[in-house]
Amino acid sequence: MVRWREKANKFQLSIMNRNVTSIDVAKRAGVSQSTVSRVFSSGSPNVSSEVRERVLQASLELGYRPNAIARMMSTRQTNIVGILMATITSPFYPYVLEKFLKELQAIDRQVLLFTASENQSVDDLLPLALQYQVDALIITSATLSSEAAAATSSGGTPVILFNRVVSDANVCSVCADNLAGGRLAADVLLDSGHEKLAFIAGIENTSTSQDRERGFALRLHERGMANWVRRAGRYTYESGYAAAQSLLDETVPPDAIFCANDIMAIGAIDGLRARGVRVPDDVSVIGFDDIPMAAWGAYNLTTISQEVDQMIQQTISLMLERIESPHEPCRTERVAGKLVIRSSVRNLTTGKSDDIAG
Amino acid sequence: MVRWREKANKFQLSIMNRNVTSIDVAKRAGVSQSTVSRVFSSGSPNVSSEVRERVLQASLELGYRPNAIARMMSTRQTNIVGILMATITSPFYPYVLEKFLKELQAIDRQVLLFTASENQSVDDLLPLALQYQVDALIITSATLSSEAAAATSSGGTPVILFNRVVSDANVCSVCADNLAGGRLAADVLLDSGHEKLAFIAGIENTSTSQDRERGFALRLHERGMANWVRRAGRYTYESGYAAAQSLLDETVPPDAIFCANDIMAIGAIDGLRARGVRVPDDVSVIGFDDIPMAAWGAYNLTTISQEVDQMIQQTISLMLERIESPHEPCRTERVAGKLVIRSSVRNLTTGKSDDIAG
DNA sequence: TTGAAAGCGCTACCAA
DNA sequence: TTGGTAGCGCTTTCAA
Repeated sequence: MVRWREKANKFQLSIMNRNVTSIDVAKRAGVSQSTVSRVFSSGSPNVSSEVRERVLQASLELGYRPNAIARMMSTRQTNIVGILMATITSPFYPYVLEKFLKELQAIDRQVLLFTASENQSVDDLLPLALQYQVDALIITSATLSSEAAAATSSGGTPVILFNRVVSDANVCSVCADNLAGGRLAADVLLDSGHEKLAFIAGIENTSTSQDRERGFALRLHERGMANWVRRAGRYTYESGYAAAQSLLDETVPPDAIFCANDIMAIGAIDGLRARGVRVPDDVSVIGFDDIPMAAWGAYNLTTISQEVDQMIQQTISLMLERIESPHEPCRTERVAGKLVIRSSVRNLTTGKSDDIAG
Repeated sequence: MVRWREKANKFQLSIMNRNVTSIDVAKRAGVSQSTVSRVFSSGSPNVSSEVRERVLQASLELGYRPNAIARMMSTRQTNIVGILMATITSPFYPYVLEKFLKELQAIDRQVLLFTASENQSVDDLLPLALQYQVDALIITSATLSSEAAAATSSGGTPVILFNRVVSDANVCSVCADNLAGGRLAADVLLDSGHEKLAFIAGIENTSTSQDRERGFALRLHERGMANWVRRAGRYTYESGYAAAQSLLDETVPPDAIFCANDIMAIGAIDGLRARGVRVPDDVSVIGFDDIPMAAWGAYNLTTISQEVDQMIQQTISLMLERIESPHEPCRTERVAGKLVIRSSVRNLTTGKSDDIAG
């Protein structure tokens, strides 16, 4: 008796004990295991309130929580979404990740997160992620070969690319309208009277950088501006810094630089200033993304936003759609960005330019 | 025959099909299901190479991969680590997360990531994470009540706090030596001849900010400096910006500010500059963390680093230890930071100061 | 409204 | 070296 009391007390302490199963609860509550399961199943099915109470009480005493793994096993549904992200540290992505997590948690999906190391391609990570029977896979800041994408999709797990596109009918994607964004940058720079333009690219084989450049180039061509220059960057501060300085060595240095993302634009500004070049008085700089740092007082970067919240919403809808009906034809959704005017492009400033966050 | 070939080809295409089980493979290879399991089990146990070949071939043809959920079910081991992170977007944490992922993936652990929304305390997230039978839980940038921590630990799942401490013998933690860091900041500022010091705190109930302030205050006291001022921030750029400006309204404004993290220090610098105050000529600023942005040309922030890589290594060792022997007594490990000298503190600059932005 | 029993896809033990 | 078989902890029929 005393022994039993001690035991009970001990159990009270442990809010959750991973070794307690529904059978233990059933015994203690004097009901069948099926009944315990019913009490904890989502639809709250037919269980008399008297029995439910007893089961809940027993669960509390024992520190019982249903084993999610076992539940997955019998429902053949994990409610887990895999997210595959290569560079979390690139300032645009932490926000994306946080937002995805919140939205997914809100619809009772958990997130299994994978990241690709340098020596490991995303293609290799795919089979791994798939072994966990994820309901869907969201791939972000990583390039997937179209073969791998197709193979995966045909295996029955929906794959959605975020901010990347791949030319395969079996892979959905949501991304910013990078082509339009590139055109917009060209117009902004030309309209404000710049005459020698430059572009600093991101990693060359990313669709994002390619499309931004293509839109930019196309629009410049349309408006009769042929001689612009380019440099290759790697989406990093340092590469933007170096590329901007190298641009200064042109026979006729540019008077405006369009960077494939904000972080390179910020690097570019610092690179230019380190050489005594004023921004925007001597050289204008425009970025892409509108990360928080773009609003920092030292930069006040004029840029083209990515409407992240909207993009994420659409990604999740698309995902849910494809979980429902995996064999519908795929589509790519493009979300238009907006021009965010701060003060790194001259002759463009709207009113007072202390657009400082805070 | 032709039919068969077609089928085989089709199967070759599907790199992975989630509906194929080991029984299907067994049938096709003409072996028992146990044998298939053996071929895919980690220890590569006794299977003749002839049979192994046949099984592998069949698996390839069918697009088979072992179901990780089922494996967890029978081994009663998930190899999943839960990471609980409140603010991924705070610039220090993306790097932490990426590093954790890489290290954990390297030892064949997957990561289930949870984030706490504003309306959701970490304590509420705990039972959820635990349902997934994670091998361990790493809690970062979030404050856990000691009751919840204790309850969880006693439930059998090791909990390790990263960069937070809680006064409970059942919870391990790894964090920077914030006390020593605070002292160091005091010494640096005093040694370089500053006379009116200020501190901008982070979120008040975080051990991180408390310890940094305590170390700072203690050291100032030891060196006979009593009249320093403080402001409360929220670890954000905006709060640093505002706090610094408010500090300017003191009857005797400070000539040096110690900020509880880098992002507030950067905000502070911009806030000061926006008021025409020069850094470091008029006011010196020192931060804590050494995030990448601290090295950006516009700020060149002198700061105290957190040795993240080392902290993560230790967290993982500690975790592995506790997975092995969950009932060993807990400990808190503190990792000393280093002074990183750039040019936001005067009379301290080593080498050339290319602090340009104004 | 409740209970019994058959799986979910794997691992691991025991026999052969 | 292989195959048979008993679980892992749950959900979900089907009967009572």
